[in-house]
Amino acid sequence: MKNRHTAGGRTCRFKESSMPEVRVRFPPSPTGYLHIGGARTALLNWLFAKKTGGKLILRIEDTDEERSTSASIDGILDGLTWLGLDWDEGPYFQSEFAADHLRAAEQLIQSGHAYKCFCTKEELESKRDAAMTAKVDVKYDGTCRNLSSKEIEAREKAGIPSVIRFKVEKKEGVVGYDDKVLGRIERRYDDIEDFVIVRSNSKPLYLLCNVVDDIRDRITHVIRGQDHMTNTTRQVLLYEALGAPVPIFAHMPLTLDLQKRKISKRSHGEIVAVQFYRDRGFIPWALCNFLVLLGWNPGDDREIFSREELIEAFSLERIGRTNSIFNYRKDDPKFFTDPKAIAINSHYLRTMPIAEIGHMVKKHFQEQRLWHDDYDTSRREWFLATLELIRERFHTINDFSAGGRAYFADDFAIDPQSLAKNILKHPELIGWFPQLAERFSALQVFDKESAEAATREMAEELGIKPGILINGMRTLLTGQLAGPGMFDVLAALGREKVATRLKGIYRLYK
RNA sequence: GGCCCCAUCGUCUAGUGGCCUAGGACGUCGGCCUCUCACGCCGAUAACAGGGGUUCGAGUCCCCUUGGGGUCACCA
Repeated sequence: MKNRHTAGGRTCRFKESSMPEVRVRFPPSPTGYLHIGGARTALLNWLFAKKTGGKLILRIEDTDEERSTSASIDGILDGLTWLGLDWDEGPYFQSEFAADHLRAAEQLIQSGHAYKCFCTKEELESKRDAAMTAKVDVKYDGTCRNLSSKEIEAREKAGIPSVIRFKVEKKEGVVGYDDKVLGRIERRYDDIEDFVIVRSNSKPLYLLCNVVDDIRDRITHVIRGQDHMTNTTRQVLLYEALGAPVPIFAHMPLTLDLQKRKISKRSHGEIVAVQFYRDRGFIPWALCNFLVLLGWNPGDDREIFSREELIEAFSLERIGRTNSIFNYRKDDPKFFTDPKAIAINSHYLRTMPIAEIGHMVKKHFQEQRLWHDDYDTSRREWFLATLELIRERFHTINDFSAGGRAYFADDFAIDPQSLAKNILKHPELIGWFPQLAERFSALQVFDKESAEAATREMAEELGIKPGILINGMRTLLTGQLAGPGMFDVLAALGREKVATRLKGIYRLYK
């Protein structure tokens, strides 16, 4: 670990005490959905803002018009909102500040930090291809770097289009910055080519826009992925040429797939979109909790954090340096996403206050047309008690309408394995269950204890193991092979429903 | 190929020279519990990429090799 904790260097020009308010930003480009990598970036920025009492600015980098539709912007906003990551300013739209970007480019030309370049795209591409195949460094050769004003004028008169390039000083030495997670990062001036900052159609490029916007938004800390590292050295040059203070950078490690490829919707599908997790019944905070653990840890053994705990524990210095792997196997029959993500979600599912679970289930049930308004009023107690009863073996909110369907509706499916094992193997049940229903009906009160007593009594009279009756009921009444203690289930279902279903046993043999 | 970054169990990770015969979590496999399954609890499995240094002592510092990743656009 080198220089990791050194505060020196040009990136730190403020004393702690006079440190201005922390301002961080999340600048997604509109892609129609929030990528989990983006969500993780947003989360760390959000945490840092909360931790320091600073501000999080949301800025949509929409300078690529093609993909900047309002729907694709909403996709990003929806994802952030669902995760509970709120922002203090914005969303700002980069496209609205084109004048700022161009003014900055003009300023750079005036100050001799940039120049017009008339090389054509085709020329450059062929040079680049040649360099690539020759396996030598691919850099702009500086053809237009020292054009005289006369030469420039002549070309402009001739109508030759030009781009604006940043003029990297030809000198020995390095540009560098002190990265909060990586330590001192340096790159030789000589290794940096004169990069384009404005296109020939006068549209400014990301490298410039990003810096100009960050200066205007008074961003103090840039927390982003390591894939931006080569941008950073060039951007430091831009800050300096523009006479602006350089923010503090923190480059977080990337998240890759099992083959160590970048995860993308193109190659991995919906699994990379935050929306997928919402649709699959994830608890928003559980996803955040999982995501933050990819490349960060508190330094002790804790892994589950409330919001407040995470904010308290968070620090840039504890962000790791190694890329992590999103442990997901396509078509895994057991885990539809990273097993740890599911484990964390399950943990929240069984430990959160039941009323909060109830709230999420309500939303889900409304979508599934399983909701009844009296679950909020007269049957609220029953509703929550039932959720409490069944949540322990569930992994997502969606499980309440799938495996838990029998508690809330009659159109539940019977698990074939369960059917074979607990029902078809014991054809006598076709006679026994209606009889058991009668016994239940005759009970003074129908509750866990009385139902158990009646069941065991009958089993004893028949000379069979109680399990035959119990497991048969589990299949018939819940459709499941496994579940909560059966007498709790009976109580939750209620006498009528139990009796009706027991009498309908014959249907399973057809 | 140039430049930059990285390297501990299958996965997420702890580890800042002696507390490491390397800890935790997820997963996996056993066991207890039990009407089933789960939870819970108990136990097991499994890692310092390789080679040189430095040091009394190295997972921890240095160098090399290997491996992986990022990036090299008039995308963001």
